[in-house]
Amino acid sequence: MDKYESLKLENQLCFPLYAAARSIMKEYNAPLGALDLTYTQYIVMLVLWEHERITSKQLCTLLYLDSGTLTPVLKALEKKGLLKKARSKEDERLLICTLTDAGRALKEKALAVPPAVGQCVNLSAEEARTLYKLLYKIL
Amino acid sequence: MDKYESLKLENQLCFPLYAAARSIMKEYNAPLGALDLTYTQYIVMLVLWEHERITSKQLCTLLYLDSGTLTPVLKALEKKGLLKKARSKEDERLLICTLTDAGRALKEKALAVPPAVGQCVNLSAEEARTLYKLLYKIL
DNA sequence: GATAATTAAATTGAGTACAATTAAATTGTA
DNA sequence: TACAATTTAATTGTACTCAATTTAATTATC
Repeated sequence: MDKYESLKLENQLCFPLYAAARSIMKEYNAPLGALDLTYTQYIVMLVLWEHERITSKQLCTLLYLDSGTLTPVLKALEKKGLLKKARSKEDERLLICTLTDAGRALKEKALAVPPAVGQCVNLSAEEARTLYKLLYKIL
Repeated sequence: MDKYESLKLENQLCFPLYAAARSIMKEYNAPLGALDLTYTQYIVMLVLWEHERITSKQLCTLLYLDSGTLTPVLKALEKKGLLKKARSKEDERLLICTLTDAGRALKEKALAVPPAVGQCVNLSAEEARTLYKLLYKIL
């Protein structure tokens, strides 16, 4: 038995997680290019399409991102006219992001994204469900 | 049935993959800090500890990274004295990375990393194995 | 009510990550 | 042998990602 067995790349769990995440994210490039969005911008829009109005803090929590990452992403989305930023009247510390009409309109185009990506992942529906559950167990 | 069901964050497979990968990578910060390595530098060292000598091209293939990512990482590891870079005599295009004595010595310290991280992932051995298989099916 | 502690964003700095391009070396082919 | 095509690294430019710090607003405590 090799003393260093635990240091072999093939025995790492984090590595395939990291590699698979990047691999699938790359599959989003083509469909998201049609919407002029990056992957990170896309998941912010997913949340906005569900909530219309949400604080930066809540976005951070939902997306497991910190303000250092989110601040420039929100800035870019505002520049594209997809959302508007405003301070809360009740608590001036809070930044509230609101979906604009242009942002809402983009939702229609986005319907093409999941089908385009789904075909690239060669897992059965059953396997995808299992993977999904295990990942949320980690989170 | 909601027309936009496929755009809900909870119905994405890539998102938990992306979030879980980053979440586990963060758990490496503390143990890797003791080795003065980043996660990316660590996985390069994992390969070097297995191979001693390897080309940049092979590293790219094994780690699913491209030269734009790897070049600065190899430069940093060389600066730390953990590896040496040299051009192949047979084919001057190839960059060969060789483990140094200091790099080899670091392997002992690295034995502490997997146990430190393993405790943070709350999956059973069985679940981890299932996850592992599904991830490699994607890759 | 003044002040300490906490909270939310923004900023800074280091390190990826990757598409696209460039430069140099090698290989294939007429 | 010339020369086109391919291959490998490095470079460039854009965009994350996060730790640590800063700033401003709010809450808790005296």
